[in-house]
Amino acid sequence: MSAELTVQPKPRPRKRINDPEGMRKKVLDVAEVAFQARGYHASSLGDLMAAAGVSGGALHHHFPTKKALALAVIDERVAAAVEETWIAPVLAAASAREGVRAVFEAVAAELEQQGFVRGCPLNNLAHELSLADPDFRLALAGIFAGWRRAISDKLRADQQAGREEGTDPERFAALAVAAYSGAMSMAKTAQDASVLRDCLAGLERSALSSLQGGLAARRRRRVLPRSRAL
Amino acid sequence: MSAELTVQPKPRPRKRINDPEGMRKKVLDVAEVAFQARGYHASSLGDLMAAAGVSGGALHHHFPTKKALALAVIDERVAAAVEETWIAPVLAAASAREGVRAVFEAVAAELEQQGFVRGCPLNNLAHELSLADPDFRLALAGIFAGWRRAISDKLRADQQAGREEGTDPERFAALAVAAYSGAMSMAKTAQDASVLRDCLAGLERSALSSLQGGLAARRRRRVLPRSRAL
DNA sequence: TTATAAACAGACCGGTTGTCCTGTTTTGTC
DNA sequence: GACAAAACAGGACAACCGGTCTGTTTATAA
Repeated sequence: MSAELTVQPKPRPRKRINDPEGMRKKVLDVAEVAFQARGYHASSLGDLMAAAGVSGGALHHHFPTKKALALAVIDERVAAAVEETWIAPVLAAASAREGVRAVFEAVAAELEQQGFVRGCPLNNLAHELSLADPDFRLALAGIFAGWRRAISDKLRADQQAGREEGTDPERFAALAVAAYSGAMSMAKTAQDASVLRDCLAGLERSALSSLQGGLAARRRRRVLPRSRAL
Repeated sequence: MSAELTVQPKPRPRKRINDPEGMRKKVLDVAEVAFQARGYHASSLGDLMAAAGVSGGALHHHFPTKKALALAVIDERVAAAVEETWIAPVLAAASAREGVRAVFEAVAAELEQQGFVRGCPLNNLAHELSLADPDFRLALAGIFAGWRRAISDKLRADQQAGREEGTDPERFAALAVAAYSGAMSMAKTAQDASVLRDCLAGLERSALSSLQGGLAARRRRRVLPRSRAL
């Protein structure tokens, strides 16, 4: 029963290690999840501090305001999620159409096995914050634009290879992004991912199939690395 | 300069008239606008009371909680907006495809002349509230379901008339609703309604045109009665 | 008229929110 | 080792939120 017990999990205010990058990452991790699951306004900084195990001073040091934190989540996490879930797979696909189809299927499969639909991170925040603040809106609009452009660029590349000559790249990209966003919106509200497959089928039977050999090469590639898209 | 001036706008606490229905409507009017423009969590009851010119007691008398108010907005206003903007025009159209096209064009035209995109009321609330509360989610999911069913029923009627035999009604409806929802999401974020026309064109060139005579009968009917769809 | 409930007014309260502020500790630099 | 800046801790605070409460006025029915 001496004065100091060193094995106690909590009463160990011995040393402290400054890890600014790690702490910043921890906060962003928690904020990313909370903003998507509960939304921006419904997530209090107190909740985030508790969930991340971070003091108010530390939080304020890295993110002076809640808005700054949200902007960081948008710029670093939401944009990365779109990149990882959509842009990279589309670029890696054999064609724009095939890429869109692969992402739809991958996300649908992921949601079905997961049994819970949290919705698209970008759309979730876009709806809540687009009209609330111009900075939010511009940041989110930029991600949408990059998303669409990746698809339209891919289709243009297809066209320069002699394929897809009858398709307008901008319109194709807009429809793909819109169909996905809207399908995720319905899937989230109904808590049922099947609407994603409905939309994909509706697209394939008409918009997405057209010339190509139907459902050729339906390799179920693993497009999503982890449980990221949600 | 006598004691009482009867023309003063405010100092007239003479009489009061109980108008429960009118007061309830006034609150719903304000709440509908505020929930769409700023969202549920960002709209305080104090704001709504001030905007509607209603006392706290009156508000609480008609809507015991904020949730009850939001539920009323969803059931009575959002559902009505979908009915007015989508369901009625589709039912009145010559065919499901024609109805979908007409609504897309009408909303796009309205947004362009209005110069500001507030987004789809249903999708706005769906994103913010679907995961927040089961009651919210169910109410919103029901509206989505009715929306889709109106379109699929219309297409089934077309099929019984010998048209559209190669189209799956459920998939067609899902794609139409998803494309519209997603397009409105992008239009709101970009504050630019042109994406609606992009999506419609993408659908028409492939999904929506198929057999029919292209852009036949492009009468620019006035589908939206007033500035409702936003 | 009178009683009875509905409709409304407005103050009040506990809890929460985001932010700021004052310290303390760690880290990098000369 | 001295020193300044960065990193972090934790409390304080004013504003605000949603809900409740009491009281008054109006409508309804007996």
